[in-house]
Amino acid sequence: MFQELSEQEELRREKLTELKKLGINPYPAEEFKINVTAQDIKDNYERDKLNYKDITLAGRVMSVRDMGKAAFAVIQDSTERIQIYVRRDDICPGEDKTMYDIVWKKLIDLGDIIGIEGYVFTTKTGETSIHVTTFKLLTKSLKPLPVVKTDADGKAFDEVTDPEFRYRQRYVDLIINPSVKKTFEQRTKIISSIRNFLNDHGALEVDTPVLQSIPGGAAARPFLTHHNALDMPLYLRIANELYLKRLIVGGFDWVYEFSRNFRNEGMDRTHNPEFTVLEFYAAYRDYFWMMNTTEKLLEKIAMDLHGTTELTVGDKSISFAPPFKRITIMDAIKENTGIDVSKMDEAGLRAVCKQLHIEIDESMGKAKLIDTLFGEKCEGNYIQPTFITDYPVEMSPLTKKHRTEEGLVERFELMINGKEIANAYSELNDPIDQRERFEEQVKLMERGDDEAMFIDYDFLRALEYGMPPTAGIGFGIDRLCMLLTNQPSIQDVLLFPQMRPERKPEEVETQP
RNA sequence: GAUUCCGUAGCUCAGCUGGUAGAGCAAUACACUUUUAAUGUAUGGGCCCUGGGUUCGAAUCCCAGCGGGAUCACCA
Repeated sequence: MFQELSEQEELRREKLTELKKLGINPYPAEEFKINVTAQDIKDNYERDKLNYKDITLAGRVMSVRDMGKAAFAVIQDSTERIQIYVRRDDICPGEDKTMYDIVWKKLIDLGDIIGIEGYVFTTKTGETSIHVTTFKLLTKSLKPLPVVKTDADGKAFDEVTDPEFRYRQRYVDLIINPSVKKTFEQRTKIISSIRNFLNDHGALEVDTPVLQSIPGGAAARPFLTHHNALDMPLYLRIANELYLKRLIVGGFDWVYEFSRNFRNEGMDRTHNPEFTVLEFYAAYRDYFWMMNTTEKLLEKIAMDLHGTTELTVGDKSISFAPPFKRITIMDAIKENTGIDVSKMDEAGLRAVCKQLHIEIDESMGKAKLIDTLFGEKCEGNYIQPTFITDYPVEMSPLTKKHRTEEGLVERFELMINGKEIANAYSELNDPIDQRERFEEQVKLMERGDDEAMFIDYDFLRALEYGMPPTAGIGFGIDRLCMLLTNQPSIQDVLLFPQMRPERKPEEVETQP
């Protein structure tokens, strides 16, 4: 393989050779036992100085300040950055100064990973540091790391902000931008918090198929693939809803899954082709119970993550303290436009949309018009967590009809910061009604609605055996993470967001 | 998919109405045994995203690609 090397890359390869000549393996195999982390030292040293006499620690060299016969460097382990102090006469007590003069000063570069032994002390400028007695190269780095310097106030210089660089080489982004790492640690914390909540309440985590022959449970364009042995098309799932409901039929009372879903649609600040949704379904519950449960869950996540329910997102303050506002979609439209559309037919709704300068087209039915009206004029106004309830039946083909309101269903969407975070309903468990709803979807499809759903006959068969009354919900985990970690783009809460390849596929080397 | 902005050294960026490339950091060499955006002196480093075109001459102007961001459309 031909690789064009920069001057600095050539040089590091030469250093590799020099190290080997000195009998130093730049990629040693043996375990390097650490007994402390940088975070631990920073948190506890001042209070408990005695415990930091014989420490071993490993990390990446992030900066070096060479002072001749001594040097300060900063190394970064998985937890933090800490300053180390390397003095020639301590590293090399005898006559042979090779380890300091050659190995440390000439052959160790920024980005190399080293293991150190030493003791903790405080410098005369007051910085907690490690006085190194011996060090060992653990991994030689062959590519120069972008250098970001930070001053005493935490102000960063030459910070790497280029999104393309950061997303394509996330490993570098994680090394040089500590806040990025923190965001992903928070993401994991959010997911554990949810998992703990559900497990503590007796829910069962399950796995259902990602490869499906009928992409059901949502209205979206799927990815298509092919199974060779079966010689049949398969779709990557757009949702797992219908499988989780089959499990409720099977006798589980509360199941959940963090479902990686795939939709073959546009990408932008809030959409990635693969994304994560938490869905859960609880038997013998309804959507009111689900609203109460959602409030408790979000309160817990906020507390676990930030220790408070009062969050700042962008320039807004958002409170996750229950109860959240609850309002029907019709009242929400009335609240935001002053127009009562609850009794209107399709023609009336069309007139209202025109009056409010909302773009509509002929394929839109009554429900779609209401949805559009809400999306255009209301959605963005609900900054504080708000349950929007009782949607028109036509746009909710898997939802139980409202217990009292004709033409509506028992559904809610949770809006936070003007965006939909969760979608939930009392699940439709009447198999005859469900069959009719699917058939309605087919008619919509024929009318030109390309988002209409496929019919899943096996799912209908399951419902015919009897599914208890059930409440279900889907949370957009990526968007929830954006909200709770205050990130404006979905790419900043996905470790490896989808990107076009850097090179054309035919230029990428393939395995023989 | 549409519109728009961007692509120059390892990184962050200058580079004028066209005259063949610059800074800071990083690197290399030397000095310096408690510095902290360490400092001082010297040195090297470029397919200026790619391909066409205009021109005596293109990083610069024009066209077409490729990649990215933002806005819009679709969607969660």
